[in-house]
Amino acid sequence: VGPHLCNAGRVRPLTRVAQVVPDLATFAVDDGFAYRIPEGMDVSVGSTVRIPLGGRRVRGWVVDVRTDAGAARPLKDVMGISGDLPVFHAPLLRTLRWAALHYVAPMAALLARPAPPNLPRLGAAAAHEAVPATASPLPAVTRTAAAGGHYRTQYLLGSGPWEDTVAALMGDVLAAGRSAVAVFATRVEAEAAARALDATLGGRVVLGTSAMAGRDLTAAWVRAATVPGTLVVGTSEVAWWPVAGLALAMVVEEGRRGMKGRQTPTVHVRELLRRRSSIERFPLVFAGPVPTSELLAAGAELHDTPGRVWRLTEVVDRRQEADPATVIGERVRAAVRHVAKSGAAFVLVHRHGYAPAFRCIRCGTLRRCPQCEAAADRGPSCRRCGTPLGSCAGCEGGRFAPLGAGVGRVVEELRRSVGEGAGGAGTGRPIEVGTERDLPLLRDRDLAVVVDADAWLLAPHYRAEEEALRLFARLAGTVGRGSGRRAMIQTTQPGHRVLEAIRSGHPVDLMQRLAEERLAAGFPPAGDLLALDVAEPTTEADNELRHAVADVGTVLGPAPSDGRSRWLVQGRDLHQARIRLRPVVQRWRDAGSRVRIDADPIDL
DNA sequence: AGCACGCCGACT
DNA sequence: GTCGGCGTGCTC
Repeated sequence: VGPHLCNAGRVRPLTRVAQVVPDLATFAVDDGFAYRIPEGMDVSVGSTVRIPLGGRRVRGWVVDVRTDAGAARPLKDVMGISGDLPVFHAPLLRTLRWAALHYVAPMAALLARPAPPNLPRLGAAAAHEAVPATASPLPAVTRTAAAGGHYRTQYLLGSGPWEDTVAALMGDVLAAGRSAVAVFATRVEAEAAARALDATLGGRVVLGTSAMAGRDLTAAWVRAATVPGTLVVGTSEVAWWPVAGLALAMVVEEGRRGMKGRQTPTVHVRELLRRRSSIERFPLVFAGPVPTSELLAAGAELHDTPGRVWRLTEVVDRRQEADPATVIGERVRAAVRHVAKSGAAFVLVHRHGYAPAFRCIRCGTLRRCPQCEAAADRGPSCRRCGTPLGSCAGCEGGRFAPLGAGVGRVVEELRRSVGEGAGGAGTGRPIEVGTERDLPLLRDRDLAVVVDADAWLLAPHYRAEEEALRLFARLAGTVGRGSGRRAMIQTTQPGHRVLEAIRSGHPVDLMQRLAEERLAAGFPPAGDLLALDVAEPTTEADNELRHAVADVGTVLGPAPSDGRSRWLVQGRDLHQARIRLRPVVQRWRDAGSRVRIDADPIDL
């Protein structure tokens, strides 16, 4: 028997009503619809339900439960609950609402994110073993988290491996019966960390990565959602999970590509967890060698190390070396020869497709856009603003070559010095040549080499210097402790401020300068940026876009990018633009255009 | 998303 | 007079 209200002798039934957002990728159902909850059905915020909608049955998410006296019109009934557990809770819902607005995505696209791949089913409860006592690198943070409090966002500077830091930071939190999350940029790093942590924190570690089978991932999710005192280790998806008793979150290397979704909604783990941390009131700790300017702008408290953040790095001026036709200069070749006898080296080369810079084959001038100064590829127009590029600004030449050499060429050249001692990444040779893809898990090298730093220093986007600093620091971080071990970076610009920072072993001074320059230029994080990538746009699209954001943002474009049109919306604060874009984007999609919206794009 | 509805042409 | 093609718009 449900709740009743006595009113002047008559009994008027109160209806329990659920507000449900259908699982439809459209802005039109963002507010959800009201359904009657039948007697005895246990519905709460976050419940996955079946609802009748427009003559069929669809999945939906409960975003509110209330009691109504006599509805204006008779409501349809919730048909049933799917799964044994709600997939989000009220505070997490607040973060999801923020994300729907910020990333200009339908609510349903966000509501689906915290849920496991299969419907959650309750199984046998897991028992926890005792946690060994640990000394936290941030004792105040650990103490506060263990007590369920909130703390200012922290950044731990260092080069990893991070397993011991995670264990030391989280141990007392788990011992206090609360849970924690640690997010890594790639699957292999998360797996390695989970393995290492499981040894010290016996049985409390739960792994969650996109590479796992649906049933395993669902089982991990259920444990995280039901058993407090669990440490959840994984890739970006675990940042969405409704972890039971969540009291502390950590993100390792938030500047890496894997931290941001590629498809709409292009959510960044850093921003997602910053929101969750402030709404759900738990401390948030970042770690890595180089914080992003976004994180600095957000006011994270930095913890520098007394020594160098990464190992000793030597910058080699390629212009001083004898033979300009070779890719590896004499100094690096000598170091490689030495290591090949009894050590292990990694040689980092640039890879095509990763926004390389191009220079004129005849005179060597770097190709830049005459309009916006962005470095350009060999195509006919600017990737950033669409301006036609034409021939070389220095000599009118028309042929351009990418900076940097591929893996094959570098291996070939190294073999002339060390024979079979050199090979591609994963071949197990003493000298391995690879790209950024091969860096995860690489550690304890005797030598690490950047073949051509210029390829990154001159990359065609506004974050080039920051990204170069982060990459070189990561590479130097793969060098193990011990005398004689070092990183070497070849360049034609040895005085470049990024390389000076790399030499110094500390990132903070340069990062602060870069953040100030962004502020002056109005680029993120100082300004707000949205990229719209539209396949088969309607002829009216440009007009509609400009009209919609006329007084709240500046529109650049459209620039063609492989068959699609790309607009940039720029402004100090695009909150209004985001709201106004929703119906516009819906119209485009209804008309058959495929629209990808990238909020806070990082590759421009 | 997917279903109803409505407008229009084709066929009984 | 009825059936079914697909373009629009709405879904508690």
